Parts: sequence; structure tokens; C-alpha cells
Amino acid sequence: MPAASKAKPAPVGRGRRAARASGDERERAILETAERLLEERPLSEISVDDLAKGAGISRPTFYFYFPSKDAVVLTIIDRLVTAAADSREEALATMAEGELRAGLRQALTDLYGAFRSRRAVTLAAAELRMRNPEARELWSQVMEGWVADVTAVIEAERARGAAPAGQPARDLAIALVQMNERVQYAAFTGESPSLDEDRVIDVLVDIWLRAIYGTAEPS
Amino acid sequence: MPAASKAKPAPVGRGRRAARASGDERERAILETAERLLEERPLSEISVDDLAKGAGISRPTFYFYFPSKDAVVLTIIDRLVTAAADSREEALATMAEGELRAGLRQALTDLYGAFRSRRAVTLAAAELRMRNPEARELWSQVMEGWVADVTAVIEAERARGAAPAGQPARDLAIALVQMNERVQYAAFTGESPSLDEDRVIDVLVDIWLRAIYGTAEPS
DNA sequence: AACTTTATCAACACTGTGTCGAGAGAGTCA
DNA sequence: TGACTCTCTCGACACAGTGTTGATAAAGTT
Repeated sequence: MPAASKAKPAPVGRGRRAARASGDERERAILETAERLLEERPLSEISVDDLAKGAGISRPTFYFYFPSKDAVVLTIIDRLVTAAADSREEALATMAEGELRAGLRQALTDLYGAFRSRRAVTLAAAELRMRNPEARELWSQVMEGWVADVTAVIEAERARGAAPAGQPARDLAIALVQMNERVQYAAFTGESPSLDEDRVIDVLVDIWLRAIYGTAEPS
Repeated sequence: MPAASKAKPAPVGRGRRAARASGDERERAILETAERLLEERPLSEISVDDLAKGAGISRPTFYFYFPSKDAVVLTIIDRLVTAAADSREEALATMAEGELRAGLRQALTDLYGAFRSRRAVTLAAAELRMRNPEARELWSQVMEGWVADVTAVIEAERARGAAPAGQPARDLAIALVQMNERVQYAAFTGESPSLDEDRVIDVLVDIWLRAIYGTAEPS
């Protein structure tokens, strides 16, 4: 007996049907085609037919594997989001007690790297979020997780007297996390104005440190 | 002679054809219909037929007035953007020398108000920007203007010794302006996480002041 | 009255989505 | 072996939306 045949816990699937046997191959082909095409052009300019053709099947057959174009992208985003969540947790873990400042830079660098390495998917996620509630929900969870962790860090730093009081920690965290999202997105698209890719981290870290540890007075 | 008939300097028009005589009325009806429908649902769920019906004309007749749905929205955005630019200039003008800190709060408040009062249009602009180069360009100009002014303010404050040195003023300005855009957008949609509408200004002003005037050390 | 301009829309061509129903091929089992 | 059941495939269809064409009406001009 080859390997898994019944022992496949239904890949949960962002609304897509469970896969089986030889069909796995097709499914992978569709996902790979989608990732490839997203490197070339925006999601809105990719049709179901493009995905089907790229995977070597007809358009109706595509619908055997995924209920829509959005579902394909959602599956891809799901992976990115999982990877990003791991990056975040790991980064914040190594950032325990004491050297928070250096740890923060590391955390922002790792997270930035996670999205930059999948730039095309990140941009597709932003596009899909505009019109797809499921994509919105998925992204929302990433942001919530990130905000929750940052809030905890800020509160801990304030509690041990390392950071001065100020706006509610969660409010501060929301604004900072959203700043990162927008600044990174702009750097990826290269729109103008935007930060050069190699300036992003320095600028963001500086603002984070000042927002968390600084006051509004020059020293 | 009624009034203007030939003496109409062709309203430049975001790609739309010049209007005339009784057609002006229709054109206005289309724009008003668009604004009204945008209060109800996202741009992607509004069709050319919806706009035509709302203005009391057939779909082909719509194309006599505007070349596409996007052109209608672009015209609307153009007005918002012009109003926002005025807000910005005015706010920064009253913010001359000295009381920069209070002026900054006023400037952010005014700009926030300009977009909040046209929430539906602001959200449509964000949506259109994703897939329309002209909308991107238009938005880009607003951001550039804003960044240029903020850069000048930061440099002036540093020059007179009121603000400490730090990241290049323009880089700082880009990140701060983009933070505002994202935080305001999130507050408008009410996505989660997002700041409560009445917390937005306090939080943003605090971060701006710390980023510009503060250092990364608690006082 | 002939002519021009503005304004209107039915009918068409086209692109893209998603569904239906008729199979083909592979595996099961009686 | 032959009936049965899966998985997988796709031609043909129905639909929704965009944008164009060409015929025509109504109003203004000469």
C-alpha cells in the first residue's frame, strides 16, 4: 500500500472540497499555476480559465477542485498567514525579558522577511481582502494575534518601569501594527511615496522604539 | 442669454467627455446616484446598469456621459482629493512657527475630518486604487503632497533645535503619513483590530509627536 | 427647409462565471 | 465476468456584466 489513502484528515480547506488520490496532483498544479501567474500580474487579471489552462485541465474541471478562483488564492494565503504567525511567535519568544529593544528589531525583520519572500501572494491577499469576507477574516486574525502580542509586550515594559505611560497599550499596538502593514505594502508595490526596501526596518524600528519607550520631549 | 453655454472650460475631466446643456443634469444625476449607492454597498457590487437606472437613463446612454464606471468614481474621488489637499494646506499654514505641537493636532484632525465626512467615497477610492492606475496616480499625488509638507516641518524643527536628529525626515514622514492612512481606513471600515473613531486622533498625534520630538529613551 | 448637434436606446458582440449532465476509466465485489 | 460505484473530465448551457453600433428623435442653427 503506497501511503495515505483514507488517512487524510481533510485539509480543512478554505471552502474547497477534500482532495483524493491522483487529483492531488491536479490540485497542486492549480495552486502552483496561481502562484506563478501572480508573479506576473494582479489577481483581477487572472481568470479561472488561465488557472485551468495552466494546470492542463478544462475550465469545468477546475471547479471539481476548487469552488472559485478566490478559494485557490485563499488556500495560498492561508499558508502565508500560518508561516507569518509562526515567524511572529518565534520572534517574540526569543525576545524574552531584558533585551527587548534588540529583540524588537529582530521580530520586525523576521516578519518583514516572511512577507517579502512571498511578495506576490502578499499583494494578492491585499487585493482579495477588498472584496472577500473570508480573506478579510483571515487577515484580521493575523493582525489580532500580532496586536495582542505587542500589547502584552508594551504592558510588560510599562509594568517593569522600562517604558513610560501613555496611550492605552492596545491602541498604540494597533496603530503600530497597521503602520507596518501599510509601509511594507507600499515598499512591495514600489508606489510613490514609499520607503526603499532596505530602509523599511530602520525607520519602523525607530518609530516603534520612540512610540513605546520615548516621550514627546527631546532628551 | 441664460448663462454659460460656450464659455465652459471643459471641466478637464478624469477621462470623461465634456458636458453640455441639458446633459449637465444627467451627469449630475449619475454622480449623485454613484455617491448614494456607495453608501450602501462596495464599488465592486455596483454595475453600470445600476448607475444608469438610478439616473433614469438606459445603459448605453450612460456611456454618452462617462466612458466607464471607474471614470464616474474617479470624478468623485477627484473632488474629495482636492478638498483634502485644501484641508492640508490650510492646516499646515495655521501651524506656522512656534506652536507646532498644537498645530499638528489641528492638522491631523482636519484631515481626518475631510475623509470621515466622505467615508463611502474614501473607501471606494481605496478599492479602485487596487486595480485602476489613474486612481493610484491620483492618490499618490495626495500622499506625496502630504509627505512633502511633513518632511519640511520636520526639517525645520530639527534645524531650529526643537526636534532631535534621527531617521531622514522624508522617510519618517512617509511612514507616519502611511500609518495615518491605514489607521483611518481601518477605523472607517470598523474591521478588527481597529481604533475607535474617537480614539484615532489622540493615538496618532501621540505617535507623531514621539516620532518627531522624542527619542527612544524614557525621560 | 436643410443641416448639425445633442441625446437616446434596442440589439449586438464579447468576456467571464458557474452549472448540468453525459460519459470515460479505474477499482470493487459477487 | 459483469454489474456497480467511485473519481475525474469536459461540451454545452445559462447568466451577468461590459462596451459598441447604428438607427433615430428632438432641439438648435443658418
